[in-house]
Amino acid sequence: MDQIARTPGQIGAVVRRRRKALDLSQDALGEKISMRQATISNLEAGDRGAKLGTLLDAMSALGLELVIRPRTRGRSDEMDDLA
Amino acid sequence: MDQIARTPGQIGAVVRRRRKALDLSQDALGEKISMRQATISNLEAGDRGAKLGTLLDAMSALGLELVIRPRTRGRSDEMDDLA
DNA sequence: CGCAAATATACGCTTTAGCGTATGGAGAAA
DNA sequence: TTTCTCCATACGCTAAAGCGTATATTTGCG
Repeated sequence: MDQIARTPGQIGAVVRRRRKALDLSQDALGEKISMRQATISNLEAGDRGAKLGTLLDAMSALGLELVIRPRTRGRSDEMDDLA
Repeated sequence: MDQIARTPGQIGAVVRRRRKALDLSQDALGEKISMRQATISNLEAGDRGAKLGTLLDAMSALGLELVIRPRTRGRSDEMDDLA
């Protein structure tokens, strides 16, 4: 389901879960996006320094998409500032 | 609303829109997260090489959160592999 | 138009991701 | 135990983000 991720660690965890669900090894995923197994490992480990491109490539290969939304959810009377 | 972002450019655009909605300058946002105005500029420009940490810090300061979900939406006959 | 604020860009520097390559360790199956 | 797959980690290297600082350039307002 939808996974909220506020930290690199959470992002890495989502990527890893998805990869496993697709039954792919880090090596196999790496090959899909022309990156080293070590790079995938690093991304899944939640490195703050990982590059945006790395994440997006991995997500794309895993059939994931990224959604950005205001942090306030559920209550509707506080979404006041997004023009 | 929820913004799907599949490219660094789209991510940067969302960040920029939100920042403007909050009436912040790149400089002001940069100060909040201890980063240079130029770094914010780069992030908003959609640099694939921007770091995950940079994005997350900016999003946090802007009251944004990131959601990761399977790419397939709407159609139900292809959500086969997410255990 | 003229000016000020905001944003893009530049230079030299430091730090580090990702590269190729290689290995060590954990876990599973024979 | 041996073997095999998978993942974490290591070393030297290259490319580039982000830094401080500074300056173009663009944008908006009077």
